[in-house]
Amino acid sequence: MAQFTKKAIVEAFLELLNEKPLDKITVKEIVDSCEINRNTFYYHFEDIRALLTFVIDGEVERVAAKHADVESLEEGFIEAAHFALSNKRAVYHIYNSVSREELERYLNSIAEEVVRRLAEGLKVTREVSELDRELIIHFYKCGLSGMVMAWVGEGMKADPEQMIRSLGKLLEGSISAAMEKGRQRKRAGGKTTG
Amino acid sequence: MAQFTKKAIVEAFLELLNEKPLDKITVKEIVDSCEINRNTFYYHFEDIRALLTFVIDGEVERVAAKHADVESLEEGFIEAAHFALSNKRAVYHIYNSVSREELERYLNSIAEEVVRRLAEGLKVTREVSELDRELIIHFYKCGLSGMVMAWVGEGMKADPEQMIRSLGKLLEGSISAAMEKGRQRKRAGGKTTG
DNA sequence: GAGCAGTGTACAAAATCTGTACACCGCTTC
DNA sequence: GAAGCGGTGTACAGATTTTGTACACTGCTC
Repeated sequence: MAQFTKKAIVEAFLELLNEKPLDKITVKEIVDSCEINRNTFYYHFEDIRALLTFVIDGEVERVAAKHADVESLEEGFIEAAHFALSNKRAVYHIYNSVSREELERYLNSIAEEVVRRLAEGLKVTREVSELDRELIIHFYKCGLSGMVMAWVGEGMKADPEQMIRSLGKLLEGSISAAMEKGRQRKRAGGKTTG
Repeated sequence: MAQFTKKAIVEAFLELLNEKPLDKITVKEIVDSCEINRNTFYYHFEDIRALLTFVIDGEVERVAAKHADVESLEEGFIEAAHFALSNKRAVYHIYNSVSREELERYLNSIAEEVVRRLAEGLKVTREVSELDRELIIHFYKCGLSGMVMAWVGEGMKADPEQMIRSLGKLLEGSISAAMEKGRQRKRAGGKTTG
């Protein structure tokens, strides 16, 4: 497909997002900074909000893909921390100009994908019921995105490396516990798939 | 104009040039690595050699532009050294698979542009005759590219920073001398422009 | 000599990008 | 409060770019 222009728009947008909040960014600026016609922008995106959605979905995919073949939760979340750090200003500017719902949607998608793939990677799927797995994923997803929301809200002061390292360890323990619980239920004759 | 595809081809090419010599790189590889149709490559370039030429000319422009507003020869050449370092493998792979003429053309273009712009920047143009200026530029151009040829040929062992720092000092001295010579000739009644 | 992987070319169709034009909105300024 | 300004969003025709398909050719290998 080779949509280089679309990529260029996204890059220019992220670039601008590093400089200023979302609501100060105009289509004209984006279009000027990658030297394309304004209509070309509208050919690819309905408006700036559509672009934001696209970027968010893209980032979700990018981050999640990084974790697809990861060895441990800890390692996975440290990777995620690196991502957050590298996009610090952009995340901050989105946070400050977009509704909380929008940011939560962003963080939830990332968290969901990451947790889901990690869960698969750790083969938890075979050890707990489908229902339990969904609940666990949901719990971690909300926990993770909530934590990040708080972290951004407090000006990203805490060291994300350390923060997420701790969380990673915690999650690893929890998942082990869930697995153990799953095994116990299996021994007791419970159904393992929904 | 927004020729993002062309840029992508160039980038993929430089990427591959960091991995392997020019004559091991196929159009197919380039095309695959940026996920475009093979015909799209031929739409932009006649063949790989045309791509190389384009890349060389582009690099020349890029490097030269960096030196357009430079304060001293020394500073300019240290910039050039950084460039050489950052493209070390690519230059090496070109060196090892392309004719000496091709590499010399590359180095000569860069050297010529750099020296010419530096000469202008230093306002030498007003102090020596047009003929002298061309000769001086030619001399430095050959000296610089010859030096780099030798350096690459010897496996890029010497530290280019140091090497070029010395050369820069030497050149600065020479140009000062040429300027002085120009002034003397002017005083003696010689023509200053050809 | 057949099979394979790559090159280079041709052409039509599809996708993308641009120029131009218009209606609309919010803001400033006279 | 009307005019001017800068930005948005839409429409459409035409230009440019990209793709798919096909074919002839080369060099290599088995």
